Amino acid sequence: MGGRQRPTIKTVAARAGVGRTTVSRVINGSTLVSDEARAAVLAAIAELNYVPNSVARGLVTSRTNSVALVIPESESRLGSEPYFSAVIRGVSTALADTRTQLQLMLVRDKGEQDQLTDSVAERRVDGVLLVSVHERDPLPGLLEDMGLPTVLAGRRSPAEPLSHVHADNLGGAAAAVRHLIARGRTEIATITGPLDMDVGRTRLQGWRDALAEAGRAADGRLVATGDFTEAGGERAMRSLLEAAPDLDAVFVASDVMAVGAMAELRRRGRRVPDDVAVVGFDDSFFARHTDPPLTSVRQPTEEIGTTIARVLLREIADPEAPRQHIVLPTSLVVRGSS
Amino acid sequence: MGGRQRPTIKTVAARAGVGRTTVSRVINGSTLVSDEARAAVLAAIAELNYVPNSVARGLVTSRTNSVALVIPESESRLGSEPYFSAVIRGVSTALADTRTQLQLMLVRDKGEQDQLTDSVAERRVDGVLLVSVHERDPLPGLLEDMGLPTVLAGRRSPAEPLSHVHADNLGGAAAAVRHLIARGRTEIATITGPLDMDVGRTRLQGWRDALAEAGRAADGRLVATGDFTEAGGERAMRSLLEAAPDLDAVFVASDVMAVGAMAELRRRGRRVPDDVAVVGFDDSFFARHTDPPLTSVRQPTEEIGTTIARVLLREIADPEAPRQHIVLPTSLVVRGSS
DNA sequence: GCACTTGGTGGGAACGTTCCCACCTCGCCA
DNA sequence: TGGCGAGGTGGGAACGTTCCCACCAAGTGC
Repeated sequence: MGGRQRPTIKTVAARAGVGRTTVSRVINGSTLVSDEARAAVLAAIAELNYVPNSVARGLVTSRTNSVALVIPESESRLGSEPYFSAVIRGVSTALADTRTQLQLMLVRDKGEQDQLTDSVAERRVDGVLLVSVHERDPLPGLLEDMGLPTVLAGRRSPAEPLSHVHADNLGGAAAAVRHLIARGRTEIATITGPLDMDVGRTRLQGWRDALAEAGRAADGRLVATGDFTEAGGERAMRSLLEAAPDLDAVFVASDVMAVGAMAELRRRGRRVPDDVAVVGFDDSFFARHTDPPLTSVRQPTEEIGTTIARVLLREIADPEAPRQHIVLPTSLVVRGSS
Repeated sequence: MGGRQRPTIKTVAARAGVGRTTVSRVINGSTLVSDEARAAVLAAIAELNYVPNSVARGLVTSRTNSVALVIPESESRLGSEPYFSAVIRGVSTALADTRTQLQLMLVRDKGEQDQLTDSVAERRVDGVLLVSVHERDPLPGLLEDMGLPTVLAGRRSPAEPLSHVHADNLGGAAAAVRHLIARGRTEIATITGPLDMDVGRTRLQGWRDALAEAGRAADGRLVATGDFTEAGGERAMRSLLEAAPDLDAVFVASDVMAVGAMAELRRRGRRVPDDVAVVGFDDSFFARHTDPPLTSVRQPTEEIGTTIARVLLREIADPEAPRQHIVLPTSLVVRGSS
């Protein structure tokens, strides 16, 4: 029992004693339906437990009511990197109200990327959200060419033509460095993110700006490049200590790298914050629990998620709408490490 | 330029000088096609840059090649709880090979749950993965009634009829407690997960079993219930310290709660591990970075993800296949906290 | 030389919607 | 009384596939 055949719009029409079109109108909220007809249809729908088949609808409307969220897993950080989880949560929140489905695509390598563009070409999504884009990422361009609404969390460069949303990386980084200066630190190093990413370059620029502001030179010995991983943070810290043994502070472009850096400092016998002050970026939930608790630049990660989703929905609804560029504020959360 | 009209199977057929059906056969890898016809079709596909419309295909095959992964966000833990991220990663890995799309659904409240069952009824997914199920969760039963292939990470009870995959919670918990006993601890408390979840009850039972094994009584004063959150861990630790001030060890059913518990212990002036040894569960990536580093029961979270996905794919392919029940091994990772 | 298989092929129908258009029935105005 | 707009309605066509079936040609066995 139970199963039977799923009712279709025809079944409902027959039951309600009206035509297919009228049922469709009721479902889609058209006003051109008499009250009696509407009531009859609604009753039939309830009795039959009818749910419209969205695949059939999608075929004729060529809308799927779903969007893709693409996360590069090559940077294998979902899991150790709370940033992505928070973005996912934000996106999901913004989508929940609109009955739009979320397709999650973790892209590992080249092959999967092809699969991704295929899957987009197959018309399985109405739009795409891209997280963590690199400067020479081919994907945003491809999507743009396909005419598919696309919104980025982050940007390829300051000249990004696509709609995008990101935190105030420049201001956040500068605030971190100003804080270190105010604490009396004199040799302030930095561990950057990947320099083929705008976020990496911009946070580095923030470090430079704050130093310049204070009339200090940005010494090349004080810069090491990381890759947003813990191991990368350790490596970068090691090379900084070699190049500039007298450093007394580090601004690290992510909390995960900061954790690696602190581990390396401990290994080398440097105390945090006594010998070396450390400031991270992200204000991940674990920043409160490191030893010592990590000072960090807070960025509204979840809000980045809700915002890209909303911008995308808007762009899907009106493809002619002008591209948007939204910057969200950061704030410094001071803890024991600085 | 560029855009034009998307080619359909008809366009391809015309270009290749064959019928629609032959094109379809080539696409779907049927052997009943002559080599010439196949070559012509393949050439036409390449020239026209044709990609089949999966929505149209889905309408006739009533398959969508996508599965839903449902995560209760009411327990708002994606983000602070790496478990979910790892499961997502595993699921995505297993799905990547099969061109199956992943629909992520974070379910907050009752309303969204209705939306979920609707969206399933709308035939938007071929199967469902459920994570973190509670004893009286209505969802698994609903899905079962709808005849939709469903696989759980975890289970509602030991008698779970649906296919499910989980870690050896009983053995893992017992190993943790045995370890504490071996360390000479005598008053071993536990902070449990929610007791309306099998995972909560089973880890508690593991604690009991190990104590019984050692000829010790499982004193009710030594049990406090948590909710898998950090704040819950703090609360539980506080009530344990009140009820049993002489405790010298705690087995905590999750790392996140263990972090809370350790914070509370520090606040009360108890040293870890000198005064109180702490063991967590999950071996989250941050366990290495707590102060002191946290001893924890490792569970193969990502593998749980790949496994539920594989079981689900199997069940979609063959709905008559017997339900599976898979238990994955755990192991104890000893660090400074015990 | 005839029936009978077997590999290969293509057209019609179906999947369950929405959209376009034609139509019907009012009430209103000249 | 006749024309006309407007509210309400329903049937046909279309969306782009796959599946069923009919068909055709070239063998194969008697």
